[in-house]
Amino acid sequence: MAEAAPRRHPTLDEVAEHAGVSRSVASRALNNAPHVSRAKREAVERAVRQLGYARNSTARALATRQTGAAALVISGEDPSIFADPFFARVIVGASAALDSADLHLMLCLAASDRGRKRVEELLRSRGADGVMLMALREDDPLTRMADEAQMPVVFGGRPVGSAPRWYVDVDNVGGAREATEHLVSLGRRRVAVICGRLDTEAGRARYRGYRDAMLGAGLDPFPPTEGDFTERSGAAAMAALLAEHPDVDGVFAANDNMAAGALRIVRETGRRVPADVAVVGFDDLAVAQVADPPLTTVHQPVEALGREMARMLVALVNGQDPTPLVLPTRLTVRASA
Amino acid sequence: MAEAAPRRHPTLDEVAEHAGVSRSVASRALNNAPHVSRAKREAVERAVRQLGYARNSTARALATRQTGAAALVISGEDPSIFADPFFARVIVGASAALDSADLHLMLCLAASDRGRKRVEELLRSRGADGVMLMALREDDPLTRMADEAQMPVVFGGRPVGSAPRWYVDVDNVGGAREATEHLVSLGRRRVAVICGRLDTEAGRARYRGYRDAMLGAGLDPFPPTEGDFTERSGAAAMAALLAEHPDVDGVFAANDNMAAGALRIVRETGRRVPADVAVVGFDDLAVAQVADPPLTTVHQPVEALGREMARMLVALVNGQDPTPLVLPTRLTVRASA
DNA sequence: GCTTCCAGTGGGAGCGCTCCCAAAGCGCAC
DNA sequence: GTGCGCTTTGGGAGCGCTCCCACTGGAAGC
Repeated sequence: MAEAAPRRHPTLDEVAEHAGVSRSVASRALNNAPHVSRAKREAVERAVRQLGYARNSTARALATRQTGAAALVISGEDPSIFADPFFARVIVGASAALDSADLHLMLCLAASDRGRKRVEELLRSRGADGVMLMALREDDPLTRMADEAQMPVVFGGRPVGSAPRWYVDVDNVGGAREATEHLVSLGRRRVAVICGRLDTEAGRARYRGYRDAMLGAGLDPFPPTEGDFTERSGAAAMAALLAEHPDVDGVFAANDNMAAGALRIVRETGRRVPADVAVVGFDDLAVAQVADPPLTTVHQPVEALGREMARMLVALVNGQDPTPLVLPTRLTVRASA
Repeated sequence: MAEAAPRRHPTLDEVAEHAGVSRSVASRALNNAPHVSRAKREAVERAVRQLGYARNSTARALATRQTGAAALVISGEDPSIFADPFFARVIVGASAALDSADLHLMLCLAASDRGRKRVEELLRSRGADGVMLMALREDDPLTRMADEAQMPVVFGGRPVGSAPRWYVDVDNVGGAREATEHLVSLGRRRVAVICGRLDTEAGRARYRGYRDAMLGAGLDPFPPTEGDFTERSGAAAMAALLAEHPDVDGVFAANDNMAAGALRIVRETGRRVPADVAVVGFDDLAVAQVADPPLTTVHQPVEALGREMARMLVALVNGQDPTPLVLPTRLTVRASA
């Protein structure tokens, strides 16, 4: 009865011997496969308990050619990109979906040459059953690696200038358009834009959405003022904007972090939000609610993004052929606009 | 010359044959091991290139009994705990350290029974070479799993009521004491506290630090008002506090999220920060700088925490016996106190 | 009575790598 | 010429699992 902690891990052979059955039967019993009599099944279960057996996942992986793991690769020039709580939410969603498919999550921050090299090694050496790829920039070396990867690849957000076979994205254009239209509907006429990085598809798509809405309303779109999705860059962009166009009365920022930075600058220059300048963000992360005033923003289903990526990957691993997905966004109106 | 994409992955045997050497020599050449002549080494390299060979990491893992991966397990009752940007920073640090040891990172969000079961399975089936464990609560089932794990375990923060053999922690008591002393030095006398969860060691230690400082200054410590480290819970705690003690003139919150919530309530009840109520947080994450007013807070070296955990784990995997580590904290004074 | 079928069983051949060890090759001192 | 010690080489035995396949025996069908 006592589950003695074994010095060395018992193998399936030892379990089989202890239970008085063959290795095949023991294996089948362990995997809940058919063709095992009730008696032997119970004998195996008993032996497992008594020996404290736990199957060696590596050996199993070698025999089945399945690692039981999926990788989430987040690209970027430096690791701080990952500090964006956006990714944490994606991971929560992905993790849940992988859990129910019994896959482990490997997280790869491909933010240095070394990191990218290790991702490549992982892909080539089949250290995972599939990959989810995020935050690719223009000419990202990971794009090539993905092409050559001998395993399923799902993109989170589309890479710049190419439509991969499998991806999950959010409706960036539609969200940005709706945000801008909201500002216009509030009577704002000099609506500026703080873009995200224009070497990412999300950055470009959100600018397109803004531009479409402005043109649609018969207004002049501002040229892009580019930030890098950080609070600091949003503040800098807002400062530059106000210096050149002191009469701006509305701003669409391509994410909440930058919107928060913009808010700070608007306040610091003595203007009121939303009375003097109305601000809309994008993401609807925690910062939007904490901001002062709380941020009107485009809600995107971040956890669902992660979940759907993982689901799509699981489908691929199981030999299915899922179709790409674009998740809807939704304007959430708070005090800032 | 052409690196034809192989339908089936070539094996080391095929590489060896193609290079006209034995499998052993090919293996040695690939691993940069000695006892390989220059000529054969080059022949192997050529064959690798021509066949587009990539070693199968699973087979290697089976033979070497090393998976090449380390797991980071984050415990919690529900997955949203992971949304705290704190963990993202830990991961950035850990990931960098693991990268230089050529270990992959497996991320496990053990927030459900299913998740915990899978962690247990991972530990027992040797799906990783070692584990880092974080955010354990009192009587956390993961504590037992860690005891029984047949692999190195490093704790991030100490678990409640026990000192594991290997851990990395931050000086929670010292930081909280310094924060409280700062409030006292500003002339505040009715300094309340918004605790973190008291079933975590960090929550308890920070309350102890607060208490020590109050008693040391000859002041009456408040009893704990408990939050759960979220903005919302900080707001609720602050509201409760002000209802019962309208004359509070200082608050130490056990993390920045809760401090931000407190700030919001203080503002909403028409009080000024810091004039009427001074507020100090703990963590020094991004939210501290974005808060209005910017938060005086206890800075803790979050990325270093992750990095040192990973380093300690690498040392353990390599058969060394590192010593536990407590990282220093430092008060960062901004506008809120 | 015979064949037919199928659940149940165990042997054996992998999966693709590492690493031990015996053997071969070779220079050099005696 | 012999012996010693070194590097280099390749064969083979694992690592611990899955899965194919051949075999058994009892129930069902004729």
